[in-house]
Amino acid sequence: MSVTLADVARATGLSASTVSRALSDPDKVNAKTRERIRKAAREMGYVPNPAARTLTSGSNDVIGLIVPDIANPFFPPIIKAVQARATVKGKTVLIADVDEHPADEIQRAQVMRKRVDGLIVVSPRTPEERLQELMALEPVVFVNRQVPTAASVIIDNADGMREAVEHLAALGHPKICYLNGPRRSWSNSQRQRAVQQACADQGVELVEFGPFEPQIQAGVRAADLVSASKITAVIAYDDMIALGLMARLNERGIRIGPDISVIGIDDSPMSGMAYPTLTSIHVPGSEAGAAAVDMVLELAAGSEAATTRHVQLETRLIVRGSTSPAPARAE
Amino acid sequence: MSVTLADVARATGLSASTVSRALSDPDKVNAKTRERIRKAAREMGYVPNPAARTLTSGSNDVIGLIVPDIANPFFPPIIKAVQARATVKGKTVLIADVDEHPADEIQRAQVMRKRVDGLIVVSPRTPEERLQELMALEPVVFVNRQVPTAASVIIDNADGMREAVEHLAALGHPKICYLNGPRRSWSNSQRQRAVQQACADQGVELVEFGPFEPQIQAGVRAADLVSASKITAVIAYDDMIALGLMARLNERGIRIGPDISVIGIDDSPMSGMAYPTLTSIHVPGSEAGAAAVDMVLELAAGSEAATTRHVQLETRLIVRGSTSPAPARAE
DNA sequence: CTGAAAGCGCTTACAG
DNA sequence: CTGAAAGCGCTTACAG
Repeated sequence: MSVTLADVARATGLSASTVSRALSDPDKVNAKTRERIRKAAREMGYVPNPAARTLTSGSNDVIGLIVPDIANPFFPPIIKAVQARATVKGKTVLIADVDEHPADEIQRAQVMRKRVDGLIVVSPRTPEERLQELMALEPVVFVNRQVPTAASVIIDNADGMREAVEHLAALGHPKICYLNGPRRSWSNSQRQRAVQQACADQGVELVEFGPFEPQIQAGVRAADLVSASKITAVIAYDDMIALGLMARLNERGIRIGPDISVIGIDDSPMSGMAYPTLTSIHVPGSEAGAAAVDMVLELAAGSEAATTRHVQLETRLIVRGSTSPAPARAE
Repeated sequence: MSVTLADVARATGLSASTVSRALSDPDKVNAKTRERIRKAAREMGYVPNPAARTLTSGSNDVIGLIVPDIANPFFPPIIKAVQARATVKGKTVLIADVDEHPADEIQRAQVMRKRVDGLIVVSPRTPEERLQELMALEPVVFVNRQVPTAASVIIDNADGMREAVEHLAALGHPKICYLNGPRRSWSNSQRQRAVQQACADQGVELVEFGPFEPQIQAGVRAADLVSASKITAVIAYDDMIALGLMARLNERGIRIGPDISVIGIDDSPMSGMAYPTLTSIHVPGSEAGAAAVDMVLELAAGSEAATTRHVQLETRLIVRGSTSPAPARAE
């Protein structure tokens, strides 16, 4: 039905071998012949059959991407970056959304494996003891989870946290509240450690609440705990929690900014659109996605060096309207 | 490197043909032989090579899905439903996010074409005059856009709109404001027509503002227009606009519910979490995704009947906290 | 019910 | 620089 290499060969009076080379390995063909072939191919609307290519070359030109939940605003920037970077590299992306089911992660990865040249697994929920099954599907790059024996792109929250605590301290807040994320989350343990360290360094008192799920509703719950405890500054595990917190405080007539400062994490699109706009720690999802693509392609190309490489990306504070000087002490 | 059909044939002392049949066309093989083969295949860890399969059978077992923007909350439910339904049918999904660039829609579709058995294009932004280029890549199913000469799954806003207007009328609102979505949006023209019809039928006065982009920020802008005109009930083009509207009205001390009723469209996850919770018209994204998968697979299987079939799905009102009886007349 | 053979559309050593 | 040939791993008429 569609135009094949043989058709182009026939049309140009050359062999299929030459046509193939002219298209995929141009240097091996005489310049004039090459142009003649390319012109004919273009005119005939020739499009290589990827299945045939895969069968002979062993490469799919496809990257597999596994994410826990595309509906969570943390992932779209990563997904978009992976697609953009892959396109630049001439690759297509096969995405799987595993709906937060850890077990599906492994299963979907296995099904994908033969269709892709490598796998990128973002924020894997797979428990430690089964991570081996994912790694067996090499090449695999993990994003947002440190796996010592595998390639990974991780996001270091320390800098952003330090900036957030410094910012609040500079505004005169003597005490900061951190709202913890999910109990078993690798991200939360990292963020928690970072805020503890930063507070210790700055001599700021720290109180913690939680764990909370990364959802608006959880932030709503947190709001009542926070307002009951006369805290003037809060750092939430993520923007979802921060937004829920703000909505509820607003409703209760507590002014975000003047009465209480709030900082989120993720710098999601919502944060610039909330009332007031939300000060948030920017997490470089796009950079992480692009870096992961580069790594997985290197691995697929056989680079030994990349096998256990760990790319570390940094976070930074974006100051917006939800943080203000501490209210005058009412004590 | 990995186990092939030939390996299994050798191990069982049968021919590759028989092994192939036992695995993909079981009825054609003696039950005993079949079980022996399947057992061996399982034990040897045989996984069919999809590229080889595609090359001989002509089918990819992959469906292509093109969406304007995965970060817009309207799309994830559709994407998830497509993936779920495809998985049930033994298919994989190749997703492309075209970042709202109409031109990319066609280009990405063309690149995908040879890797997939059919295409699902959601809310296509491609202008009318170039739609033909997409249709040429058949089988193609359009979701959320009516294309008379192609298969499509469309969402009929009439019922939901009628329910929304009835609801507001029953609450005593004599006049309703509709906030229009993007000027060239097919969805908006449909929604606009539906609200006009419903208001005419109910004898409710209608005023319109807009167009607005489907973004929180646009809702914020709309809020000031609305509050300047003493309107007591608003239906917004989508939840994003409704949420922005609510945030701004809240900020200005206008109480959502008691002072002004607000209805969104999409019933996105945010709507149940806003303050107050947002009454919204539920749009059956999941059903649309599943229906699209079924249609595209029918088309790929050669069904003539499905070629210009139009599946129509209905919307309905979900009443939450943002709608209340009209405030006592202050005139 | 089973097997031998051809073929899907490419790529890639191997000759020349 | 170009071509003939083999082969990638399957499926599928065609015989038997």
